[in-house]
Amino acid sequence: MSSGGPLSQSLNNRFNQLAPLQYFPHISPLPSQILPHRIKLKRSRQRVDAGEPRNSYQGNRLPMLQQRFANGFQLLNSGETTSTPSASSALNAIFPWITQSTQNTDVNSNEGEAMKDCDVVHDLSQHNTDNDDTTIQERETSRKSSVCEEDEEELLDSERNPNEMDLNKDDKEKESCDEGSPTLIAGSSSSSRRKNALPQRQCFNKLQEMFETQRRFYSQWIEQQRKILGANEEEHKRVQIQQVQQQLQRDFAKLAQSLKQELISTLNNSIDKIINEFITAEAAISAQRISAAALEKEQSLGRNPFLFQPFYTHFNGQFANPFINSTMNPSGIFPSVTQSTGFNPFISHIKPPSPTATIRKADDLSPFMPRKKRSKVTDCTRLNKLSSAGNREGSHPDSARSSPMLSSYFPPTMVGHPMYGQGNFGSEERESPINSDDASDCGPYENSTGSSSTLTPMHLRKAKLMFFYTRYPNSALLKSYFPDIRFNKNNTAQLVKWFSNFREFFYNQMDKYARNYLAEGIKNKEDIIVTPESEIYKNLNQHYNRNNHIQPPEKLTLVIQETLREFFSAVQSGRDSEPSWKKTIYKVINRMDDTIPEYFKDPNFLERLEG
DNA sequence: GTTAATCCTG
DNA sequence: CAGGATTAAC
Repeated sequence: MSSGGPLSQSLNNRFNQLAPLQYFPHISPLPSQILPHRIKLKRSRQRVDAGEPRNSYQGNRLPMLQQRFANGFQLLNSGETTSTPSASSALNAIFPWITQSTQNTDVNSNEGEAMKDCDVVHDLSQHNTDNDDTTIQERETSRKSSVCEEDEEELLDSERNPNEMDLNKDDKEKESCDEGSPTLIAGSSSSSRRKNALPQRQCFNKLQEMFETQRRFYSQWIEQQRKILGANEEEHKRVQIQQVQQQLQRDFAKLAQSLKQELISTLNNSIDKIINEFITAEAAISAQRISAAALEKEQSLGRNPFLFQPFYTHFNGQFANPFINSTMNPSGIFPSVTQSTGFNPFISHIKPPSPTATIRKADDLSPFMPRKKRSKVTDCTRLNKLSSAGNREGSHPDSARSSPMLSSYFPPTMVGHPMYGQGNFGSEERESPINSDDASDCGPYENSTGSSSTLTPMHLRKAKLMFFYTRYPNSALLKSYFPDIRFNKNNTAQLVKWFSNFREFFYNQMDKYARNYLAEGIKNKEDIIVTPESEIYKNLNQHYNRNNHIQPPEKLTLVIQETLREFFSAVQSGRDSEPSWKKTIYKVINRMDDTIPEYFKDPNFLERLEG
């Protein structure tokens, strides 16, 4: 699927709620694995991933991101900013006589003449609002007198959007005042303008109310005039009206001009603001990356620029009460880091620096998204091919960065970042002779760049700890969290395999415990409550966090609990006899991935795991 | 045929 | 945990 067209379309689409629907019209909201044609009964063994798009956790990135940016634009549209054409059309809608009069002033004297009769009313109303106090009754009679003229208009209105009706009513009211004048031109032209006006009209409700009030006063006043003046005075009245109408044209032209300028300047300010924010964010990212790189370099020289607090000092061999946990300051290896990002998923995905993290969060919120093109986990080259030309970050080919509008705003710092294979995407598959797999795998010794391609037991421990946060990391995320590893096909596959094994163990435990709960007579899955004191929790902690290197994330209890409940209800309802019954569970758990704290990336984190 | 993820086995 | 087998999406 190509992301360019629909995505850019959605960016321009004010009604972006529709974007996901039109974007993936073929996707049903249900998980794909329940579709009959995907269930294969050939084998008796449990097929969990069969029929599932591989790397499905990677496939859900775009739509949410798309929504994210689309929402941003929705905010703009619903907010103070608006595009210039829309602004003028809105102005046309609300003040049809303004643009009309300004346009007609120099162009067509006949049409301008026609309009004069119509438009003068507003000027008159403006000049008489203070002394005019006509009763409502009189206004009603004014309306009744023009009912016959409205009939034709009424027919047209019935076909229009009902939201326009009140506006049309205003126009009719205005036209009704214009007894016997050639309203045909004004009526038809204003009608066409009103059709363009709908989207932006609400911005001007208040102004509209003001002018409606004025028009009402005017209609009252005109009725008075009619009563007072005889038919032979009409000529005199017309002259008077023309004079005032010229004043009106000037006034409203000014008003229109100032309103337009106001709208345009607001739009400009908003755009500047957004771009400035983006630039600021990117500058922060760049600074962060540079400092991280400096840190890494420093580290390779054997110096440690930071002082780190003891490891997981809050842990005393027992798990704390979850409620205490929730109020406790995050205790990690690098407290300063953890406080900002570690245990606060909101902060960590507010800031844009980690695209993988951000996109992952987006993914978490979008349960069943369409599958994208299969991407090779172990090979950045293929990803790079799939991504749009020039986007070398490569890990999210379908991300919003493919959008023509947004791509230019993403950081050039991403290009050639170490986490993406040190920037040599195209060459990784061929493996340069110096960095070939065979050469690198001969020994765990670092090359001149300070990175090795060998995954050590420390890396395994770290990966296990990462599993507490995310069960379904994609390869790009994994690579980003092992910056000291120079990845190739083999070690990437190994790392991915690790997580596959982690999941296997995890789900096996869940299956086992869920059946135990059922055997113990538990009836409702809601009765399954997991706390850090739970046996299953301790069991898993023993497996993945043997020496209690970190305090497990609070969310882990929820993940375990939810997985247990899913397995429980599946077994309870006998679904476990169905083929591929675990896949639905995997889908659920897939969505519960969390962001991994940034301090996992720090080289010192790995050192601390040795103890 | 290639690839990714799981299942199975040791 | 790793290797091989299996399956299904490309």
